[in-house]
Amino acid sequence: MEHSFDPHSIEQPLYEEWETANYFAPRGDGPAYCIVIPPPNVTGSLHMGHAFQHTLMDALIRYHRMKGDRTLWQMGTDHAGIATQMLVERQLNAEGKTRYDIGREAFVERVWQWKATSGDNITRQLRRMGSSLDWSRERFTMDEGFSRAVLEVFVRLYDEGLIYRGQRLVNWDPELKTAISDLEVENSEEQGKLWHFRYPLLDGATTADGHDYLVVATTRPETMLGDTAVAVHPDDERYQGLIGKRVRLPLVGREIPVIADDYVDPAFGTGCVKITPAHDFNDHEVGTRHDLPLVNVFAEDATLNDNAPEPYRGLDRFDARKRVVADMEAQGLLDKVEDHKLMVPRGDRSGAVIEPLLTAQWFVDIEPLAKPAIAAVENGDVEFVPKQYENVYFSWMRNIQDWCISRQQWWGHQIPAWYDDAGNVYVGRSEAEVREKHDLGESAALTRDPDVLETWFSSALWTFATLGWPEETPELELYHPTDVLVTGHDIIFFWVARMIMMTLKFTGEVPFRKVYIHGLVRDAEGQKMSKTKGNGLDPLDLIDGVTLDELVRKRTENLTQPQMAPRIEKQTRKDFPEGIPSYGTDALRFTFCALATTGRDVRFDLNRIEGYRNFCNKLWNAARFVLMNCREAELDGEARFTLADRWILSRTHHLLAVSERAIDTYRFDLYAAELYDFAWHEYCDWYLELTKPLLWNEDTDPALLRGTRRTLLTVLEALLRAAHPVMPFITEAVWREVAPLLGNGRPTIMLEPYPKAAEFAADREADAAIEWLKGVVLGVRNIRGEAGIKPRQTVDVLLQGGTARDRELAAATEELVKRLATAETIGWLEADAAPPANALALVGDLKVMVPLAGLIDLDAERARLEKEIARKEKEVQRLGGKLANAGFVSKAPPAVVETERQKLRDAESALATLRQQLASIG
RNA sequence: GGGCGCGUAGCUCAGUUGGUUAGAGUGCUGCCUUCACACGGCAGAGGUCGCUGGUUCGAAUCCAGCCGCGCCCACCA
Repeated sequence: MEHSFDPHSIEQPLYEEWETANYFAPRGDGPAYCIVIPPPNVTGSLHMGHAFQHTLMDALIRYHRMKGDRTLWQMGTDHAGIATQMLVERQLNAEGKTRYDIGREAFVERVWQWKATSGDNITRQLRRMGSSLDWSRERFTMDEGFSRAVLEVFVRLYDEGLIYRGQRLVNWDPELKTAISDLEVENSEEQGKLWHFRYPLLDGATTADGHDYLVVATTRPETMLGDTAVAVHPDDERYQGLIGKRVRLPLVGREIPVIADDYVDPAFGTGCVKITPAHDFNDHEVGTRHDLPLVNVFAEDATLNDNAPEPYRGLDRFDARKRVVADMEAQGLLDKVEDHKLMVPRGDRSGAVIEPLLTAQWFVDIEPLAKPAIAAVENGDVEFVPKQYENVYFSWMRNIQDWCISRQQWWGHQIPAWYDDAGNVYVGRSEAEVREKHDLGESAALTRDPDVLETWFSSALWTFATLGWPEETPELELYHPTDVLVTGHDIIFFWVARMIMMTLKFTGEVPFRKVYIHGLVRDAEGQKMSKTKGNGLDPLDLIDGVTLDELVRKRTENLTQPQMAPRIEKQTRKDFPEGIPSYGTDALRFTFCALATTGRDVRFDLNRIEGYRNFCNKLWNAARFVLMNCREAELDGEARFTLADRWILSRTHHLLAVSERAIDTYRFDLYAAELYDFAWHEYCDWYLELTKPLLWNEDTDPALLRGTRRTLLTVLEALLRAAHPVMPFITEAVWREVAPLLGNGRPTIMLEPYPKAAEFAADREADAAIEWLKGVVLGVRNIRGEAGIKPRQTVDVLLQGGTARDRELAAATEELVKRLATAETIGWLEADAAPPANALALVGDLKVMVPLAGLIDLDAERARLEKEIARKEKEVQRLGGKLANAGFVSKAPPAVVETERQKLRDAESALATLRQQLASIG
């Protein structure tokens, strides 16, 4: 083995070997265990969120595979309608063309080509993460079978009346020229203005304060061209006389009524609201209640259409706004302008300001689907981890709105609806089916609906359609419902809720029994990672390393806001002056596990991954030590085990019990911490050190040597298996060296059983003995460290006092203590003997002394003792106070009180000894 | 406006059902290039657990209020 761990030399060959050998496929006849991958965008690339998510999923998958479950990690990718279409359109634009120039068919063909050339990017990257996905079963949301499932679902829902087409006010993205769903609208607070306009009253009417006009306030002046009423609150005294009167809409000239509606808040602005039913969701409702006409003044791209007066036609909405304000002002109708903060709706993909627009769209009547989906979580068929996300789910589901599923896009599943010349709509699995079902002759002209379904409509079918639905496949029978969905809280509504609804509807089963919600990955400052901010990290750069210049290049190229580049470059050079070193996949995965605390966002800190890279190296070197001490050795034959052997076996029992519980409860952080602590601070720091005196002593009993060597190997081998789910590569590489020495010739750790705590004996006696030994060793080391005794300078140790048990343990561990404390001799003093001048440590009642003999600086020793005495005094004081409290003694459980009493006695005794010691050295 | 989460060592985070001296990693200080590992070893310093009050024999932990930060939902022009 190499001197230090080099992830590059092992990772890719091992992965290729696993994949070629088909180890990722389900096997055996154990209980089924299945996770479906949240399908990444087929043309996307791996980001930190993926890397995090896949680490957790792969850990679960590998763990269950090792436990003998028939384990399937279902692979697949998503066509990501809008995102992918935008990308390809941008490429076209770069060539000076638009999608309309080349037409629908050619455009879709081009997207398929793009998928063919770049679709393996993400899958290649997933392999680099070590993800043990079953590639042989890979699916795509637009593959033939999946598309059939989508079609089937649409047709069945339509036939049941749960999908309908309607003319509705929807969220319209004027840049992408498509409808989007409520969820795809992001509201952000922005600084705007509130314009106050005067609308002249007709028929000589006047307001209570004598004006011949009403003042309305608006944040969207341009929409006034579509106003069809002015509303006031029915109880508003100021306007009682005006309800039912009319005003003349300026610039347009239309006469519109003054109406009364509860919607108006009399305390806001003037208490008068202009009503534009075609361009505002609230106004639309008001309009419906009052039977107002709808005047739509916007075209699809949000320029003004012919319903607007001539001067405004063709203007962009923001230009129209300026023009309207200017014209109003010119006519003396601009009352005033105020600064005003408002929530601006923007499309989550385009960033364009969303326009409520009246169009014909397809909707899912969602409430009938939502009800059983709510019940499934209420009754525990689906459980969220952490639990509080269930409230998020419930609150959305209980107020759910009909779902707009049609998109005016080309890349996606085209809606299976056809129209005849009369505008009648026919829905079916194909044009032929439609013709047959509705008895339409060959000659009847049918036109297919040009729209596609939004991506989440198809991904909602993910768990069951990937397993073969609508066919009744064996996979569906075996693996569905899947066991757990691992995903981020940002897509609970988009995806999780819709999967639960659709899956219950079409399979009668929940899609998964558990939903593990992980946090979002943020940068070290807690900022969301984004291309725009230039603060993103590429998981592959953490694995392989990247130079500073390369990192700057990646962060600043193809920016949507190129003006940000200098700032991003500056920050990057500051944050990563040396670029990023290569940490390897195992270190990255270990970091994600260690940071995966429940439901909390992850701040990705380079210091953490560096620490875990070091951990990998530690493990690697521990293995080197074990191998070089066991390889040539005879292991068969009688074996005897030392206290140290029994202790590390006992600690292994503890490790396995704790880590298994941690994984089973999705506490990946505790799992990682337990592995780390055991491997480094128990196995390496103590056990390996404890074996050295035996291994390197030619006189050691061969049976003891065999016991030690077997224990070294057995524990290491179990540790490797225990750690394999989180760090697959290094454990595999090392395991292949270690396992053969134990007579295990099988090819891969991946398919070995996960180690069980029961296979290692808990041993309280050995635990106590080694704890005692640690106490003595640490006592001497503390003296040495504080006194500045050089590491290679040996000391003599004298023991005094203590119990018979102390004597036994001292005898049993003498050689070990000598080595670990760098002691030349260990001797005993009778209880009444006067010790030489010494530095003192206490282990219970046992005095551990290092004779000064010119070694130790008296001042340093005095300082050390004073520190220790101060500490004990504080303890005595605290415990004394506690026990002097009558309430504590009478009300606390007797066992607790007794423990505290014992602690006080110990502390007092130690304090006395230490004080005496201080006095003795003057 | 409603809901949720967070605030513990310089930094990133653990801390089960209230009960040893509140822990880890990283960073920091001192010593050590000893035969697994300097991506290392040994020793050490470092915290009023956001604030205030309450419950309790006992609170980082439970309750209330407040302060600060973040997120989600919501139709106020």
